[in-house]
Amino acid sequence: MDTEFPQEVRIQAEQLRRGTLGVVPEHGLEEKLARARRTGKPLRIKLGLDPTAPDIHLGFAVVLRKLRQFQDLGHQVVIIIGDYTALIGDPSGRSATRPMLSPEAVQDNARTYVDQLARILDRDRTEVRFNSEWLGKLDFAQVIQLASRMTVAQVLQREDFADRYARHQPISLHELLYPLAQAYDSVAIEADIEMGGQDQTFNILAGRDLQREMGQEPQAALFMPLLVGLDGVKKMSKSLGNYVGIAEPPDTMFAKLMSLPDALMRDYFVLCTDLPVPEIDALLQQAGSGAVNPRDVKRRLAREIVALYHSAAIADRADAEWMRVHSAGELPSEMPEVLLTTEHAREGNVWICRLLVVAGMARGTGEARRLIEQGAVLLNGTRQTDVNVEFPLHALNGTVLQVGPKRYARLKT
RNA sequence: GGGGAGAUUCCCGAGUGGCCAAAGGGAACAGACUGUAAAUCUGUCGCGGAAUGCUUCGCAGGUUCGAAUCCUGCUCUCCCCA
Repeated sequence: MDTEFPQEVRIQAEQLRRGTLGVVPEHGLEEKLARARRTGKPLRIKLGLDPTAPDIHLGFAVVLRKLRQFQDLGHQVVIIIGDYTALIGDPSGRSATRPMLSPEAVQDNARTYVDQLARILDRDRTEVRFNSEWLGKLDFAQVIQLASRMTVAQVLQREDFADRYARHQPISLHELLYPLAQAYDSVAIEADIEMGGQDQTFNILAGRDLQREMGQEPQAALFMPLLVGLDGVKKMSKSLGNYVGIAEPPDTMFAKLMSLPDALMRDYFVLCTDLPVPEIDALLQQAGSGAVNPRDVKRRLAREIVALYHSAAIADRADAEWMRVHSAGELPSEMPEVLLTTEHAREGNVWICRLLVVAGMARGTGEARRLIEQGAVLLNGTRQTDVNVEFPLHALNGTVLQVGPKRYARLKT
């Protein structure tokens, strides 16, 4: 079967398959690559973006990195900013209706997106389109025409709709149009391959159907797994707070990655680094057998990732800093400064609970009080146990406030 | 259009006149342990310079010494029938 395709194509397809969940149809990748090679026409790889949350994190980078691979093979990436579909709000992966966005917010987010995309993609091989360009031109009759090509039963097959329906949660009628709109995007840009997370399965397959209906060669679908977030349970997302942003400072990235559950190391290695798979498996094997401290394998992982978005030298520095702080128990070399003024003092003294609130370590003095009672608060390394202590304002200058295992601040007066 | 069910603190979910700032679980936070992983144990988890204090149980009124719980109207959701 494989021998139908030239060796070069088979090798490329093999590389592109790394980390993917699968391709529809099975040999779609090979077919498209072979055709591009034959005709000399680069493939058009589609990725649709929902301009709601413009922060790119490692989970999203998984898909972008895959696109970059295509670009490095000479293909064209078409990013679709779903400014029009954002009026609907993609129901994918949601258990609740999404709020609609204002046009201004969509524009803002789109701009931010494009800037960040440049960190991973090759600008020369990236085309950015807004789907209002074609969706906005459809009139009601055309929408009806399109909608007639899909049945309610098909749409309700979608896991998130089915789930919400089963749980008696509301589904607005307009949400049902979302897959149709996204499918039409594929027709509009004549996509050869559409990339997406597994939560996009239905939408992407709908694109194939619609393309076929409209006389185009159906796109192949390439599915990427959703990267599990730092909590080890849910998909990485900004709103869940379990993410690592690709633009975050190296020390933050490193520390976040070190808190990753062991079980996720392989996924992160495969999806977020360029390390060859056999090498990854060798590392994990060593960690598993006890030959190497798993912590050090995780450090390797963190270094690889930080190096991708910063540099190898910066990654090494972040590693050293992390070891210094977490292994040797020393203070971080940099910590946020908190300025205390007479405003925070009473008769020249600062109440310790007030201090925590000013430093942003507690939401209110009630919470501060609890943290102290639980022994979480250290001032210059000394555990504070008295909820009522006050310190003279000037005496606090230069002291280090630590709350819990990872929050530090240097006080200034 | 008709009939029925429901809206509780971040989430799920108990609570049907006082013992309710509201059970239980999850998440989160903190402590112990550790490789700042996982697992486990413990504690906290509306606000609060803490008080027999204040503000919460979809929204607005009302009954009552007293309401998350009863009544009226409103908003929203789900189910069944058409």
